[in-house]
Amino acid sequence: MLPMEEKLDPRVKRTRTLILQSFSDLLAEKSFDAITVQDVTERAQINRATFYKKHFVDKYALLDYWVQHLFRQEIETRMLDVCHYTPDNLRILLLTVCEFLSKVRTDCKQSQRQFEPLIENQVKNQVYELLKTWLGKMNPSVSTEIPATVAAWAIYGLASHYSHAKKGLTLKAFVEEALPLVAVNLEQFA
Amino acid sequence: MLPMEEKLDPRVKRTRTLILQSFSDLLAEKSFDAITVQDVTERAQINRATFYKKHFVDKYALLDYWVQHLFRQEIETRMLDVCHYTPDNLRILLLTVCEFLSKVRTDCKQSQRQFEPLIENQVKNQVYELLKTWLGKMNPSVSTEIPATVAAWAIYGLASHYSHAKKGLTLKAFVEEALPLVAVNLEQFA
DNA sequence: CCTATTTTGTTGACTAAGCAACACGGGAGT
DNA sequence: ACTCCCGTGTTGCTTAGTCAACAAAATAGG
Repeated sequence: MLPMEEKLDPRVKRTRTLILQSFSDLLAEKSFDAITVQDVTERAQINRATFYKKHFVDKYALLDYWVQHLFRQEIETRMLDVCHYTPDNLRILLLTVCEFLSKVRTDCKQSQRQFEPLIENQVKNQVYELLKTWLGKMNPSVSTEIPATVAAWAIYGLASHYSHAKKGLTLKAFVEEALPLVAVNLEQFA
Repeated sequence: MLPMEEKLDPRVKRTRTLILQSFSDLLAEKSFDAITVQDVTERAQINRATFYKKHFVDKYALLDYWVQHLFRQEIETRMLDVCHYTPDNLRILLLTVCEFLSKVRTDCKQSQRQFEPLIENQVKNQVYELLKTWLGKMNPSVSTEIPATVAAWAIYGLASHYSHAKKGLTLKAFVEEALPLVAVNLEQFA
């Protein structure tokens, strides 16, 4: 899974960066539904044909990529060794998902039909993939799909719950309270 | 002459911008002599072959382009109508050359053999070309090369003098004092 | 001085990005 | 119903940028 895609053609890296930046800026101004591919490519100073031919099939693919990029960035700057399970990494993971949801909700113009569920899918997938690599290294003999699914849904659910009902409970306290319930699902494989 | 080159291929605009930015940064750290083309292209994330094939024959061409770009930018942001002579535009021109030299001297690591004369040539050329377009529109019937040469050298000389001996005289006062001497060379063509 | 290591330009084959043009479909009017 | 407009994907051709490799010049240093 991680780390971030490297040794990519420099041209590809450049235009992707431009597109991501343009898209981020637009999300701060308009709702996702109101953003067109033309908007994105115009602001990024990229030809629209290039957007389709070499990068994304449509604007939903761009949203996926955007979430993926942002989320991985957050994860990678916070974890020392992203690829192995530690109790601390699990804590960071839950914390990151909580803050990621909050950040998206504050940075982006809301009131959009499809936006939230698309985000949810992508984030949950990222968490799922990360947990699978962790579990695979803890105990290579057993199947990782089931416990990774359980934990991924639990983590996203917790983050969603926190970001909606964030009254009277600090994020830190919330994480400490919820963490053991998730950890027990994973540590039986250690 | 002016305005700045437009409707250029977007890719060309991008890589030139990257190269210029990289070069500016490096000039703040090293002397021009110590900067290699590799330095520039590496920092700009551009392939070295691209630098040569599509843009500059060597690093001296880059320096020329850099001066040209910076100088025109300064001029164009200060003058309302760059393409016509007015007494005020002439004042701005002299002022800009003075401040340009000061800026270059403070922003760039000095102690370089070739650097200063290369700058001088390029700036003087920019001034000369601008004056020629002014004169050509004031009186299309007479030759513009001689008076433009006189005024261009005078202006650069004044700026150089000021930036060396900037004791006890504000730039504004200096310009007001020197301006009429240059203006008389031009206004006889109005 | 001579050698070893950069840096310089240049080459040709390959790939990404630009551009103009197209057919298509979904509104918004009138 | 009917256009008219606008955003969507897609296409073929052109051009800019990448990459690895090269010979030649410049620099360093022992």
